[in-house]
Amino acid sequence: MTVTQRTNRVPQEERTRAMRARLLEACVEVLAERGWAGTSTTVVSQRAGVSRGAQLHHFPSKSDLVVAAVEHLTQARRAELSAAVAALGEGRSTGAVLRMLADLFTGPVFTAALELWVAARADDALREVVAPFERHLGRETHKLAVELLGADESRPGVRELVQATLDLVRGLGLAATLGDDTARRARILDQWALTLDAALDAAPATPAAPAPTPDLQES
Amino acid sequence: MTVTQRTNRVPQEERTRAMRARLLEACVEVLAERGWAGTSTTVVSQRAGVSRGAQLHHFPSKSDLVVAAVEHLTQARRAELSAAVAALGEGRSTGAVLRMLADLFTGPVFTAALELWVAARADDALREVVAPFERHLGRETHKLAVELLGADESRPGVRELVQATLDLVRGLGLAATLGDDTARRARILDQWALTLDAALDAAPATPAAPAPTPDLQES
DNA sequence: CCACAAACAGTCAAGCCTGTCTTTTTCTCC
DNA sequence: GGAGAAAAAGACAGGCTTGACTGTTTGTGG
Repeated sequence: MTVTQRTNRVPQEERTRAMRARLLEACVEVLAERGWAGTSTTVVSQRAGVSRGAQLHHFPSKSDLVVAAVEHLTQARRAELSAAVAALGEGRSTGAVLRMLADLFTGPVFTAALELWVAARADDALREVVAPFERHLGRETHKLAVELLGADESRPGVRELVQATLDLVRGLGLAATLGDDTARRARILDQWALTLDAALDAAPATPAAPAPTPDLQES
Repeated sequence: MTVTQRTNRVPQEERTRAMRARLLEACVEVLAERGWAGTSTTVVSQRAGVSRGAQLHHFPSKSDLVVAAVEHLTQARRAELSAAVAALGEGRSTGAVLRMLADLFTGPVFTAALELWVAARADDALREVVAPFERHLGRETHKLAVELLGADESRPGVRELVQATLDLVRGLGLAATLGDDTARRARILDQWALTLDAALDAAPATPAAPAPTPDLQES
């Protein structure tokens, strides 16, 4: 640890980390602003204020950059989620939790993730990278939602209702990308909160007759 | 009607229509298979079996092609919806309706629409075209869902529940693009069918206390 | 049958994107 | 301080995409 030099007080390992972070940050921003098709390496390097040469030094190919950006973005989403939970405090009404989730799924960070998500569908290599991260984060989010909503997953159907809630906010987030949905979304969430509350702590959602129609291919 | 010529039995107006249709069809297919970023005019013309010259004759710019494809795709979605409703027949259990909707929002036609949807977010011109069509189709789908579910929209909250259902299947459709969700989706839908039934025809979803938390910015 | 226009075919240039390469600067260790 | 490596900068080539442009075929009306 006895560092001899006094001219450079910043070890360049630190600077390297910072430059990589700037590039990843810029990549996410560009993704959110211009979409996947508009995210060229040139634009990202310009946005990051990094020369193209330096960029290609740290990320030899675009794939390397994107893969790292996926990881970075996942971390960002995790952090955002934690922050939002902390901001919730203790007044965790169902409505407040739902609004929090919906806010998360309407912000620029989700938007960037959405772009990657959709792009990954047609790109095998990208999908291999995105899918695992999304699975992990999805599980974490689910766990957190269960906790925040005070749901008892041992009851039949409760787990599915929480999943449905998360898929709903995903759908709402998607709908919000075209045009401003805020008012409509708020109404839907309010109603969903009522229904969810009733379904969660009232009856165990009619344990009898799990599948009324027998025409189902999947097991 | 007294057509004098006997050599050409197909008026080229018909052929023009057919060629345009082939191009639009190909555009939608490519959109679903390769995504927005992979949809180049060259690929579309090849896919349609149409020379690039002919393509540029019918659609002078890529924008012209895409705009027409949006319209075409909307029509296709409408047709698919009608067909699915017809296939449902009279046995319209809530579960069956939900499965039908989810199938629609998991198929290639929806996928193509999803690509356009997401691409439109970062492209002002495209958004201006996509948004109105989506609004119209959205309203039609909502109306149809209300009818199929036998929902009484005069009751408070019912409208929002139907909207939530559609947003939910949108979210499920999005989730299905990465990896195969079929089993999970089926479970979620089954549970939601139960909950929705209970919420729709049981109580009017607690008409008192519409918003338990007063900390709401939006009106 | 001819003239004219629409439909069709394909080439070409300009621009962008990616990734390789060379050169220059900066850091680090001896 | 100097040698060597890592980092940074930027030029360059190859490929792809778009749309303009020219030439060719086909259909239609006189």
